[in-house]
Formats: sequence, C-alpha cells, structure tokens
Amino acid sequence: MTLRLYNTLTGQLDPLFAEDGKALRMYACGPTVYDYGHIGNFRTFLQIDVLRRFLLLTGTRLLHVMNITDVDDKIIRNAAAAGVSIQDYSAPFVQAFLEDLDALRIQHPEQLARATEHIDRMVELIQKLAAAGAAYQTEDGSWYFRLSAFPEYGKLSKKDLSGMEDGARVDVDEYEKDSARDFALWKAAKPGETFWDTAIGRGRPGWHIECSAMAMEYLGDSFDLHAGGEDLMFPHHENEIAQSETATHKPFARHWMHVRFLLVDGRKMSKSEGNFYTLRDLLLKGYKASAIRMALISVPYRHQLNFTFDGLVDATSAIDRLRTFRHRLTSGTYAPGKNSALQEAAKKAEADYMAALANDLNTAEARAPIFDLIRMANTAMDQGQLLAGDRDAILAVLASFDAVFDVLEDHDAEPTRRALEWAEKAGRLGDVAPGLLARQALTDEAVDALVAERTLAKKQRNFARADQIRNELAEKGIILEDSKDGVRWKRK
RNA sequence: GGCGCGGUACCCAAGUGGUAAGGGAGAGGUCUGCAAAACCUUUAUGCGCCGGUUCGAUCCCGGCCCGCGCCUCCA
Repeated sequence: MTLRLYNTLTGQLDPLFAEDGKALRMYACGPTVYDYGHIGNFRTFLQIDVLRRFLLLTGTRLLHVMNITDVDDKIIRNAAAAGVSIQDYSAPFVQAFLEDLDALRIQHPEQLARATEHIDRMVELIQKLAAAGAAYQTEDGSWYFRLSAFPEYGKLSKKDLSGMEDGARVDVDEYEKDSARDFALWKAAKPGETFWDTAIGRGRPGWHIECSAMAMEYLGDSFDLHAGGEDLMFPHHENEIAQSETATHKPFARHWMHVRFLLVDGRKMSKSEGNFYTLRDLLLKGYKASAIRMALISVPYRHQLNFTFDGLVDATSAIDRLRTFRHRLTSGTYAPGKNSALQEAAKKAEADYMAALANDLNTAEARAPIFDLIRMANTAMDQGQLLAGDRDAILAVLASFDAVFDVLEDHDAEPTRRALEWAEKAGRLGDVAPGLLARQALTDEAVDALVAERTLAKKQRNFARADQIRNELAEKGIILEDSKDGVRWKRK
C-alpha cells in the first residue's frame, strides 16, 4: 500500500516512496534545545511519528534523520546569562527532550544528528558555495548566501520575492549584506561568544546550514522526504533548498511535509497568552501521556488542532474504551471456530483503517472503523457469538491500529512518575494536581490486596464491606470492574 | 497588503455531487447485590450567510461575514 502524502512542493497528494527502492530516506527538523519542549513541538514530532509508523507498518524500510540544534542565538544568550558553556546549558534539555519522546512513545529516528558535531561539514558546504560565487563574506567575517544566485528561490513556499527584494536597495556599506534577503551561513564570533576556529574564520554556523549539511551527510545530496512544522517552510526550508541545490546542482528533497500548528483554546499558544504548556506541565496536572498522544494525533496533521483540556479528557475516555475492549477480548474464553460476519468485519475494518492512513495520514478517519469493529465485537460477545478465530482476527486488527497509535498498552505510570521526580528537583511541586502524588504513591500491590479482600467479602455476602472498599479505592482514582472472569481495576 | 487554511450536532472531528463516519458528553432503557463495563434508543430535514450551476450541493462556482496561520531564525 502506497501512502499518498501532500507534498508542499507540488501542492498535491503525491505517492511517497523510496527512490532507490531500498530505504526511504527522510529528514525531519528537530528541536532547538534552549528549553523544554511544548505541546506544539510535540504535535509535530507525533505526526512525524505517525508517518514513520505507518511506513513501517506497510513494510517500508526507513532511514530517518533528525537534527538537534544545540547551537543558536538563544542558546548562546541563555548560556551566557547562566554563566555556563552552551554544552552545559543545553545538555539537560537534550536529555529532557529524549525523555519526552519516550513518554509520548515517539520512536527515535535511525539517526540523531547534533549541529555541534557537524561543524566541519557545514564549513565545507559554505566553501563550496563560496567557490561557486553564491556565498560572500562581509567585513565582520560573517558569511551570507547570495539569494540572486538561486533564481528558484520561493518555489516551496510559493513566494514571489522579485517584487519585494532590493526595492529599496541603496548603496550598502561593506559591513552589510548585498541584499536584505540574503541569509547568514556563518556568523562571525562576537567578543565572549562561543566560536569554532575554521578555514572560513572564527564563528558559528547560521541556522539553515546545519540541516543542509547533516541531511546530505546521512542521506546524500538528494533524498525522499523532508518534514517539519509549518513555520519552517519559510524561510528555513526555502533556505535549505537554496543552499543545497546551489551547491550540488541536484534536487534536495523530492517530497516536503509540513505539520500545521496547534491552537490552545482557539488561540495561538504563547507564553504571554498564558496558554503555553510543556509536556511536563500536562503530566503534573494529572493527564496521562497516552491521552496527550491520542489527542495530538487524532486530528490529521494538515488541519489546525485546537488543544483543550476537554480534548484530553475525551481522549482518555476513548483510550479507556479501547483498552477495556481488548481486555475483555483477551480475558474471555471462546469456542473454537470462526463467525463469517465477524471475519468479514475485521477484514473490512483493517482495510478501511489502512486506506484512511494511506490517504494523507487521515488519523481521524482511521479511528472510525476500529471503533465500529469494537461495537460489533462487543455485541457478538454479549450474545456469545464471538469465536476464538474471531478473537484472533480482531486482535490482529488492533495490533495494526496500535502499531501507529500505540495507546493500548498502559505505559502511563512511568512518565508521570518521572515528571513528579523532575518537579521535585525543579521546585515545581506547587504545580502538581491535588491527589496526584497520593495516587502515584499507591502501588499496584496495595490495590491488589484491597481487591482481594473485597472479593472475599463478596463471597461472604458482606456487601457493606465490599462497597466500602470500592468507595475507598474510588477516592484514590481506582475504578473496579466485576465480571464473571474476575475483577479488573484501572487507574482513572 | 501578499500567500494559505478553516467555519459540520452540547464538545472534539471525518466526509461525499445523490441526501450526514467516529470519539466524548447528556437523557432513557437492558444487564447487574451495588457499581463499572457492554449493548439498545435518543441529541444536525441539517453541514457560517446569500446567490449561481445542476434533476439534485454540505460537498462545484461567485460574493459576503467570522476565525486562524505564514510573510519577524516560534514545531
């Protein structure tokens, strides 16, 4: 099954494939590690994870590279303010980013690439551009890309810069760029700033050059897909194209994917609006990592997602339904055989699910057949019509679903535990939702013991005691479900 | 101003030129020691507004209103 994915470059749905017929080579812009990641960042990384997982599910081999920008103006400024090196400043944020990826079950790419470890490649690329006459150095030692060297500039973002460029061109003095739109390849070191001593001078890379250099390093001059947040389309990706294609005379990425920004409560998320959330913020408020994942991937990547706490609650309930269903399916006993109606339904659900994802990763549409199948299977179980062969067929559908959505297994305790640990160190315990610490402290063993006691009380028809235990547990966020196959409990 | 996206039930959200998926929430019911879960029924003659094309439009075209994004190294 071939994925048809919107391609920013062509403005249409194009089939996504590995040009070399082996591995699909993709580059995704990663974080700049000057702070903790916020949910907007993670919406992008989650949607790229959906892409990645769907490709793997369809048997595509991947070579996926993601950069970590560990040198930039903000990092330099913040590190200086803190009186530490940029390495020391960014290290905890790199660590935090990787932990957050794990919390959200975002798969790691095959290759993580740090900007500071690829300075040589960037310098080489700048030299190549200089040799071609497309880069020039200003008096202060900085290097710029000459936009006029790349007539196709603007082809990704569909911007026509011919009108606005150089309209007010005056005699530039030697400290300035030739043209206002020329962008920095290399920034000369200012006193006290971190610098690399290189063949093109003392300084540090501009932002765009790192992605060009690292993409080419790991993926070659031309590769299959480049992805990132919508804001990167211009100027970042446009600049990458200009530098790369000017240097190699080959097309850079064939396919470009851009994830739309999310809104929070209908407005752009920003610190000044007070609607700015990191992953940690949400975990400390008591939301589960799986619910955050579900909420952020359930709206297709090209649509604006309006993030709300209600949405997280909805997502939590949807996940509950999925998990409860699978538990019911796996814990019951079924007669051998197959029910042809269920077999058909399972087959259709899987086909519809895959087709929805193959259609530009329509995650919202993909969920529907899964929930349809759940209702049908629940009904069949109620009526004793579901057979062992059906259970297996349906479990296989759930496995396909979870290969992309990855919310069925409950991995929620660990991210919350880590967030609480972090809050303690960071002095953020005041932000922890009431009761969360107590709930977290309640061990599975303690719950099991109370559940066992209640089961005994029920057997002795001591319903008063049984209900007392139920209520006691409910107050601690534990929900009990009695069934003929035993008691199941879950954390709210 | 330039480029682009969206306005679908109480909330979130798919979708198609032929009469509105799915999730959440609410109400009623079945089941149950109670509860939970599950299932059934129910909540848009209606898809921002006004025209047009068409046998027929939520879906196509035009206009308008509203919201949002990018154009400032913010994913």
